[in-house]
Amino acid sequence: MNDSRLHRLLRRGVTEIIVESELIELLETGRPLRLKIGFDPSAPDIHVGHSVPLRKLRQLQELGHTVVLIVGDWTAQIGDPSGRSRTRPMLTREQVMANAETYMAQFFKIIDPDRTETRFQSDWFGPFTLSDVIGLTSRFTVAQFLAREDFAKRYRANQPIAITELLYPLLQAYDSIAVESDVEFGGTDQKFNLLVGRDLQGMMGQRPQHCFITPLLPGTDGVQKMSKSLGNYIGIDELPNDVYGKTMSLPDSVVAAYIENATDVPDEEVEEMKRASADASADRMGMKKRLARELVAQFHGGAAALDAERRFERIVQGRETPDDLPVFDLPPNLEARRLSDVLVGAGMAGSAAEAKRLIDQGAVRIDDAPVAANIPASTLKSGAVIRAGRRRFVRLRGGG
RNA sequence: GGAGGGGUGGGUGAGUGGUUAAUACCACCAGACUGUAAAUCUGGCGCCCGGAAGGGCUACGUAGGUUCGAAUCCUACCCCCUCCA
Repeated sequence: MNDSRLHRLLRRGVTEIIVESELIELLETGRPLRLKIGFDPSAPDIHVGHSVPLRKLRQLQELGHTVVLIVGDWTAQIGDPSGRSRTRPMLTREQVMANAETYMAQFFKIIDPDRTETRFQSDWFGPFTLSDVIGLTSRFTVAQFLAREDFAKRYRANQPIAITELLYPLLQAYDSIAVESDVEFGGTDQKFNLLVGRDLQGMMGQRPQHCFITPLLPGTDGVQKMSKSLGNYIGIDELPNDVYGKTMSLPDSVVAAYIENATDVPDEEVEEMKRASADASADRMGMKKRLARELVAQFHGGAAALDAERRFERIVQGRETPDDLPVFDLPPNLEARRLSDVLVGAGMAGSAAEAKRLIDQGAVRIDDAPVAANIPASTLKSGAVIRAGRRRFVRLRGGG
């Protein structure tokens, strides 16, 4: 492997590698490595934030290494301690399988299934006994676990830490034993867990895994990390127009980080864009459009990316009416109804009060003409286009 | 086992008898602006009736009670947290 390729592989989209020098040596031996990554089957959607480590896995697969995907059907019951969530209800076998299927359909959009081994935690935790649990827990101390920033913070703030949460890193660590992991992948919030796996392997006579730690991307709010529960994510399974649009709604300040960590835009261009993003006169919108295209292309192909861009330029920038409008059939006895009723019926407003608010705020247009009042529905004509705000459209049909 | 603190709108979190559909912030929606769904500024942000003015209903863990009137007081219950053991 040449130096620039190695550099790209181990630096871009990477926060830290423990231990980097040893991992490089290992890579140079040419031995196929077992690359571990886990997922929690209670939250089966993959977003652009997850794609950062997955893209690294893909790059390593291309060098002949094997991905070991762990389905965390036991840890899912505990809940990820790095989140706010607590112990969760036990998932049934059927739920786990259904979620795993959903997850893998997305996972294999990035990862090569032919170089992937999928393992379920229940394979080894199913037969676990209490003495196995005690044996595992006896290897660590409370103080060691309280060193984890997340736990330490909550402990200081007098916030609860469930005992099962302390078990989470242990189970994850034991997974590394079970699959004989060489390298484990995770975001910066996973550092502690990855290290416990490394330690445990050493204690149990395995070669300690290396930890491949990737950055967490901010979500579409530009502040908090991308996550499904915060609703600030761009899912890799979303429709092209949504991926494009959500990307365009990113604050300009995070665009460079996305391009660096979640796309294959060449390094030189990335450096240039980083410089430009500090410059108010630079073409920031152009940068963001580039990012949006790159993301759509990754998940839906280049043609879809161009389509999404054209649509965005027409509908959002040009404020044109899209041609693929949903159709709404006007209900009978329009004489008794008003525009607000139609907005609710067409799903453009959640309640009559909201519909009236939209009208009052000047957000509603009929055939591009602003509507000043909650006019009677009998004045609405079949074929007319109602627009509410920037993104809600409907074409009327029937009635009269 | 003992002591104390707390449960408010999507989230955080004010509010201790009427002026509170409930401060503030976040999120969200809309408008303006920018040929970005960014940033910024402005407004909105429970539901129903009404063209509007306005009116009504529901809501502060649950169930009762006191009162002309309760998120605010009382009783019981449920749930959560901290500390001591």
